[in-house]
This record gives sequence, structure tokens and C-alpha cells, in this order.
Amino acid sequence: MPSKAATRSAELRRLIDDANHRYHVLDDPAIPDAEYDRLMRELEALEAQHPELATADSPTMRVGNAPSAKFATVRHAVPMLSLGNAFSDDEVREFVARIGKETGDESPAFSTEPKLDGLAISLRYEDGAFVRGATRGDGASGEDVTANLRTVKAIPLRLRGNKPPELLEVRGEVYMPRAAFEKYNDWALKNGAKALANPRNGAAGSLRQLDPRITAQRPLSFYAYALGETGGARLPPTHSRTLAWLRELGFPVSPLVDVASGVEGLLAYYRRIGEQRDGLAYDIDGVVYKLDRYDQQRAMGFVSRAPRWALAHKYPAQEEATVVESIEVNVGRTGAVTPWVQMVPVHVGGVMVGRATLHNADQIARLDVRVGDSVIVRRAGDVIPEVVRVIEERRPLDKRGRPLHPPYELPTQCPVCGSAVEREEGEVVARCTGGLFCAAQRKQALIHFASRRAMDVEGLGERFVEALVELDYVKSVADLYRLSVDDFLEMKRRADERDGTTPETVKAGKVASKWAENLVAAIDASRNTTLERLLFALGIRDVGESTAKTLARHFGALDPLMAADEEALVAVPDVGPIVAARIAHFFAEGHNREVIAALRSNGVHWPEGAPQRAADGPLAGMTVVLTGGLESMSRDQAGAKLEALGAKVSGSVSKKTGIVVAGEAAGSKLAKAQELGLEIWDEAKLLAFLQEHE
DNA sequence: TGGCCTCGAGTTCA
DNA sequence: CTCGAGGCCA
Repeated sequence: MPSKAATRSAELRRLIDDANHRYHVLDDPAIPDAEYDRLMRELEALEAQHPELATADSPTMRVGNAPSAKFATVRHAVPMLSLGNAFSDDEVREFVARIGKETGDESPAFSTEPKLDGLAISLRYEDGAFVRGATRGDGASGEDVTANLRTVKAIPLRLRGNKPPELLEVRGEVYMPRAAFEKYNDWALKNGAKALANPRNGAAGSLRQLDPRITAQRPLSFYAYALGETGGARLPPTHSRTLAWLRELGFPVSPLVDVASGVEGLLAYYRRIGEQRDGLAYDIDGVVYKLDRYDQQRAMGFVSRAPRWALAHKYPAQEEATVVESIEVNVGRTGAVTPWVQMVPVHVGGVMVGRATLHNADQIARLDVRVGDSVIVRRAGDVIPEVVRVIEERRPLDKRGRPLHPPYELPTQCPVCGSAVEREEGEVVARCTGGLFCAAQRKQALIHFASRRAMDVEGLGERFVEALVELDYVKSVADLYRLSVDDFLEMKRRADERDGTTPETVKAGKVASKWAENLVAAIDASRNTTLERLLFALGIRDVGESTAKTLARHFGALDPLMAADEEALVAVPDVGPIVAARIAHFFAEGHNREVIAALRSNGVHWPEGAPQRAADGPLAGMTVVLTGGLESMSRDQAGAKLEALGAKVSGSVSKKTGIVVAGEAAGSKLAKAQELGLEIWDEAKLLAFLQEHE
């Protein structure tokens, strides 16, 4: 009877071998890196505890996978190393302490670099000419991919300078920039080719093409970070100077490399790069610290395959695997039926993730997500999680080996009101046709109406709106203005009763009445508004903040807008035939006219004036984009001030943008502005300008 | 007609 | 933030 540990280690070995095969040989990974790492760590720990279980063919005994037969094998005279990993600050502390103790150097210098998520390769130059390039393989020998590497433009075919060393091997990372990866996948989708799983696999797959012409079409790039075998060259005494030398020889070296010392110095670098991570043009999975002085490196030596003088400090995984518990749908303000998955919560990129949206039926069809499926979730550039793909091998099957669940299909009837769900010709989103008959749409319409950027009713959050709608206190947004303190108290009592939540009701006497008074006061305050806010709040399809503002300016008052026909509406900038028809249709609807009349008779008012067609001021005709946080005011306030000076404030950066105001921690928009060579202001410049012109 | 450029709508977690 | 789609210009 095999022990529990023996059974588990055999299972782990099988899982890891499978994953390796999929990853290295088929270029089609099945599980995320983080999970692979975990399996590997578990197996390492098991084998450390039970040395008798460590078989010679265990995946822990090698670093990569045997090269495929398609390419010639190349032996690395100087092995290509793997690196020890750190996942916490403490592990970095131990690393620095160990080095301090053994070198006797209190504060040794480290060369610090981003750890690119690509493919490690070795380039061999003889008398200055590129003669051979190989993948890392298992570290001792890899595959000869010279012909493919020649197509990578970042790799010099000849070294610069007039006295090249006789022999030089340069190690570095081949990678695929994110933008290139996305572009390729767009193309693949349209042309029926297989999409790449991620940029790193894009790089790996491209290098393993047997036909270099295919590789040449893939936009690969390269950064150098180390030396291999050398001959006839006097080497610099430190790693950082080696990198500088490599630059002189014509190799691209990451501009993010730096030198730091002390635990705090290393951690500061880790955090600095971490902040930039999402805005970089390529994926990184950590940073690498390398003891800078070569004599100190030699003193530290190696443990098995990993140098003791270097450490890879990893960032939290951005991809994790989990299991789908159920697939649900939401009904939005416009009736849009949006499916989402409830998953077993997992830690991704530093937070627990339990839900992810599937956007629409197209995405469901593309992913083919079903209940019970194992899926990979990612928190990419932004905060919002998404399902990357299904791990098909783990789909639950019935006894006959068929999937337990059929492909998911959107409901044909609204789960809230039972009306038909329809998808318009050529549209991606399916919509509930119930209109305001649907409680979900009424609810969302009211939430939108009360939201900060619309009527700004403070304190009227989602929870109360839900109760107001469900208990029928509010049928249209105008009803909000008829509610009294007593109505709110009664509603709260009924809602608590219904939900069985008693605790709060006891103190309802005093505290709750205060709450209700505040809410009524907030609703009252919102009576005093502006035409653009009102127009936005009404929730006319395709009329958002920006269009509402243009309409308000163009017409100056509500009545002329309500009376305008489609022809008159199309004359408004940014309003075309489709939006014009929607607006005209909205105001032609009797119900909508009643709501507007009721709002007016309940005291909702706004200043009206003459139509304003073109803004003037020092920034007239200028498009300004605000990004990052400002110290002295909010972005909205700054935007309002800039608009008062005639600027058009927009949310996205393009060639047509005039000025980008970049505050604290500005991200991708600033990067894009720099790329396009736009005028960029910092906060001081903005304040100076406002002071001068206000 | 195609290719930007914008805007609108929906969205997750702490 | 990211998609989809409407508007506008070459």
C-alpha cells in the first residue's frame, strides 16, 4: 500500500509533466504559471520531506523540457541558469542578509532589472558576427533557432565598434510586446488562425516556427541581460558595467535597469517597477536582483542550478485558475442582458475575485464557459477581472465521457419581468424588451437618475432604490419627489420585515428618522439642477454626459429641444441620424412627457437661456485630457475650469488631443501622450494657466 | 467606404 | 478600464 505522500507525489509528477508538455512542446499551456509554480513547490517540499520519493525522472530534477526533434541541439558551454524566487519582502531580507554575511560587505550593490515574461535565449558572436542562437532548453542544452532569431530586428547581426571580441555569448529575453500580441490575435480571430494564449507563448511559438518567414512576420523584440561564454575580451568588473558595455556593442538593454543597495533599496525598486507594470509595453512577472560585483558573485557560488548571488522577486500572479459555480444574468438600465459567472473566489493580483462579467453572448460562445468548468481568470491592465479561457481538460464529464452540461445559452425571457429577450440584427447585446415594465430597468433607471453625475441625490444608494422599486413606492423617477420622511420610514420597516433583518429596527425611532430626513433633504436639494444634468439623468439611449451637455448648450432650454425634429437634432454637433432618432423618439413618447411634466410640477428646476453655439476663450477649440490625481482640486473641478476657458475636455488621448494634464500617478494615458509627442502639463503648469486666465 | 476618434454602457472589489 | 458602436472626415 503506497503512502499518502507517494500517491500525491506521483500525481503531482503526472500533472507537472502534462503541463510541461503542453507548454514547451505544444506551445499551448493548460494551466496558469502560478498554479504550475504551486504544484512544483508542493512536489519539491514533498521530496524534501521524503527523499526516497525523489525519482531520477522527477520534474524537479530538470529545469525545462527536452528540445523537440525538429531543431538541432546546442550545448551551452556556460549553462543558462535558473533563478531562485522570492514572493515576499521577508525572502528578500533573508537573501540580502545571507549575502551580507558571506561577503562581509555591509551594503553590497545590486544590479536591478525587470524580469520580462518571454523566452530566454543565447546569442553567439564570433569575431563580431552573429553565428548561432539557441533557446535555453533545460539550461544545459537548447534548440538551434538561428534562422528565426535572425529575423528579430532588435538582435544585432554584427557587433558595433571596431575591435570585437573573438567570442561573445550574450543572453537575454525574446519577447512579444503586448500591443503586437493583441494585434496578432485580432488578425488570427478574423482569419480563423489559432489565437495565442499570451504574449510569452506568442514569443515561444514564433521562435519555434520551422519556417523563418513566419517568424519574420511576428513582431518580436529582445533585451540583453547577461553574458555566456567569452573569449578574447576584457570583461568589466561589475554586472551593471557589463550591461552598459552590451549597449555599446549594439544590444538593447532595458531602460529600467538600475543599481540599488540594501533591502530598502531593492524593495523600493520592486515597488517602483510594480507601479509601472501595467503601463509597460510588455509583460513582466517580477524583478531580478543580481549582486553587482563579479568577485562577490564568485564568492557566493551556486546551489544546484541556481546562483546564490541573484534572486527573482515576483509580483502577485495576474492569472489564476478557479471553478465556475453558476452563470447568471444582469439586466441593465437599457435592458441589456449581461451574463456573468459566479466562481469559487481566488486570489488574483492581490485581491479575492469571485465574479467576472462575460459581457455578451458572443463572448460566451467564444469562451464556451459552462457550469462546473475550470477557468482561468485574469486581472489585466485594469482592476476588472475577466475569464481568459476554459481549461477544457477539466470539464466535468458524465459516465459516457460527454460534458455534463450543455453549452450555456442566454435566457430568451427576462429573468426579472418575463418579457422577451431580443437581439437586434447586427447588435452584440441582447435586451429585455420590457422597458419600464421591467423592475430591473426601473431600478437601474432610478439609480442612474440619482447618481452623482446626474441629479446627485446624496445617500440614495443601490440598496434603498431596490427597496423603493420593489415595494412600489416609486414607479417613475418623478415619484421620488413626492416621498415624505414617513414614506421612507415605512418603507424601511417593510423592507426589514420582509428580509427578516430586525436589529436596525429597534433604533429606528430616532436614528432612522434622522436618516430619512437627510434623504428627503438630499432629494429636495436635487430639485435645483441644470439642464445638462437633467437631460443626462433622463437616461435617453446614447445620450450620456457629453451629448447632454452639447444638447443643453445648443438649445439653451428644454422646450425647444422637446419640440425639435430629427432634422434640427442632426444639426447638433456629434449627433447623427441614429442618436437624433432616439432623442426625438424619447420626447415623442407620452409617458416620457408625463414624467417631465411631473418633475417640473414637483419643483425640479434649472436655469434656461439663449442657445450657445460655439465656446470661446483662451482654450477655444482645444481638446484637453486630464489624467492622474491632482492635489489642489478634483479632476472634475479642473475640467469645469478648463471648459469655462473654452476647452473641450475629453477622456481619451489621441492625435487630436491638444493638451494632456498629468497629475499624480498618471498611467497609460500619459504614456500615450508622450508617445504621440503631445503637450503635457503638470499640476503647477495648470494652476499657473488658470490663475492667469480666470 | 474605411479608419480614426469619441462617447456610452456595463462592471469588480475594498 | 474595455468594449461596441455612432459620428465624422478623408
